[in-house]
Amino acid sequence: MERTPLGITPRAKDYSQWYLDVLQAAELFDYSPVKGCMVIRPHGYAIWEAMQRDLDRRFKETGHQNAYFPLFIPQSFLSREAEHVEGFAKECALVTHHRLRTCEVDGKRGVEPDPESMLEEPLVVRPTSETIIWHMYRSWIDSHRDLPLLINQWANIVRWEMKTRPFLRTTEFLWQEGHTAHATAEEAVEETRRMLGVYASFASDMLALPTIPGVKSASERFAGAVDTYTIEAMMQNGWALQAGTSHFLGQNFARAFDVTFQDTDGQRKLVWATSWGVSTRLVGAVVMAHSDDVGLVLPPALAPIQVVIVPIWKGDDERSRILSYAAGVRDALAPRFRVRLDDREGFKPGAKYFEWERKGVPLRLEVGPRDMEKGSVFAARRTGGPKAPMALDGLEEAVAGALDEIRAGLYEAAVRRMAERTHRVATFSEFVARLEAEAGFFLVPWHDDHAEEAAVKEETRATLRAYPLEGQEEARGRTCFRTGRPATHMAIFARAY
RNA sequence: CGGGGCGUAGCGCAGCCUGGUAGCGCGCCAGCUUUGGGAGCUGGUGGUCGUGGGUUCGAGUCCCACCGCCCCGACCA
Repeated sequence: MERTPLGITPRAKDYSQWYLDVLQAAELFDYSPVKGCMVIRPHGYAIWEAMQRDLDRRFKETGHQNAYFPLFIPQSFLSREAEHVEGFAKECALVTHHRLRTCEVDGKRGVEPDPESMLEEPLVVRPTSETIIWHMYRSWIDSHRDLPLLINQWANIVRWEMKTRPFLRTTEFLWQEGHTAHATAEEAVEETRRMLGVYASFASDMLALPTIPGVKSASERFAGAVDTYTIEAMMQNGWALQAGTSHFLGQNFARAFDVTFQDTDGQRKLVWATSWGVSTRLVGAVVMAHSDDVGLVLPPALAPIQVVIVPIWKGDDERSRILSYAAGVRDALAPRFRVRLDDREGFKPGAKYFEWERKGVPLRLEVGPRDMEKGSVFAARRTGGPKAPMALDGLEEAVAGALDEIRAGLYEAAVRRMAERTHRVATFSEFVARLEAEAGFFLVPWHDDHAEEAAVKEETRATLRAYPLEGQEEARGRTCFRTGRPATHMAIFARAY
């Protein structure tokens, strides 16, 4: 495999390998001894923490509280909601014993489950928490005064996937799941859409990632939901990636777990539900959306290190003067930015540049004798463009401005890419002809039909990503790009992660 | 689970055909010299050659079995 000297396969050569190389080169993750699982390394976890901080603030601002529900769910809970079982049964991990005992394995000391410790009822490792949460909601909700109930939890979950990819799809992953209960359907739908909006603005502000909000077709819908909303993002290779989902659950879980409230009219009624989540998949999304052949590129808001200062000196005397000057620069920026002074010895400046570029630091300030004389620093952006001096006087504002521009540049590039690679086609043959060479979103008039949707997937490996919330009126009077029947929706089809 | 590939130092690999002292590059450690785009020299550290069995005076190399990983097809945020 051809690689750059950094050990990163170029995107054009092999996009999947490029992605894996960038993750490793930036030290975001490492392989785990358990197939399908991953270790999130400090530099990767810091990105997730930045996402958590910002999302958590947005959840609190919209009235939600955090709580924590158990990792283990009684097996019987999963069977309570018919669609839900159907959707998750095939990918659940089970705990069946609570004790090991020592034994002989090939003459060596080993361990095995103690048959005496078999659980009466196996425990499911949560693939999502609707069932255990709605079990609890039954006892917490009695009156309309208990509603709405707006709870979020940060947790890990396990879904036994066949094909995994670091961050984008792993057996265990980290996420947040919001679970809300409401007195009316209208209010629940409003909540579902509000949280989709929170995700969309989060993606735009923090990830510099434009997304298309939409509704999933029946076959892509969350198991147990009435409606599943999504924000779909586009990666650099034109593939779609679901960046967040929000579900209107109707009364399905309230019915399954018998959760009712007494309304103002004295009647007992089933409550209405939503759930919504984003996961560590977003770390992968950001990497795939913005990085390049040199390595990681991060929007400044997510960067564990936003500004790195690289000192340059000749000789011991100059070294100490430069280092103290550079420390001053660091101290001036530290209150407002995540800044690092790279004062390691034994590395030439160029080696440091490459390292921090690989790790996605948005802004590098080079500090050498010439800069010190002029009372400035020499600034280089990870996203390219000419290097330029920044005066110490007003440095904080200059850095803030540069970081804002970097975010804006990333966002604009992603918007442009999505616009250029969203194709409007009217016929299936045109779709097939262009899918391979012009991978992207294909916006088409579509007659909603489960079997036809499955057939398209089978024939083209492209899936129906969403019915975009915007622009549905375009479908009126048009015919389905595949069957020629009257179109019911405008749909986006794409290859997807 | 079907098809293909691969297991030798932290990483990338050679050695296997044709059995005979386990090697190379990078990294890592120490010292000296270096520092405006990947530093140089010197010295050093690091291995149950995936596991188990067999053949042999002798196995990384040959034979058998097993295990694991990666890629491609059956699930999904």
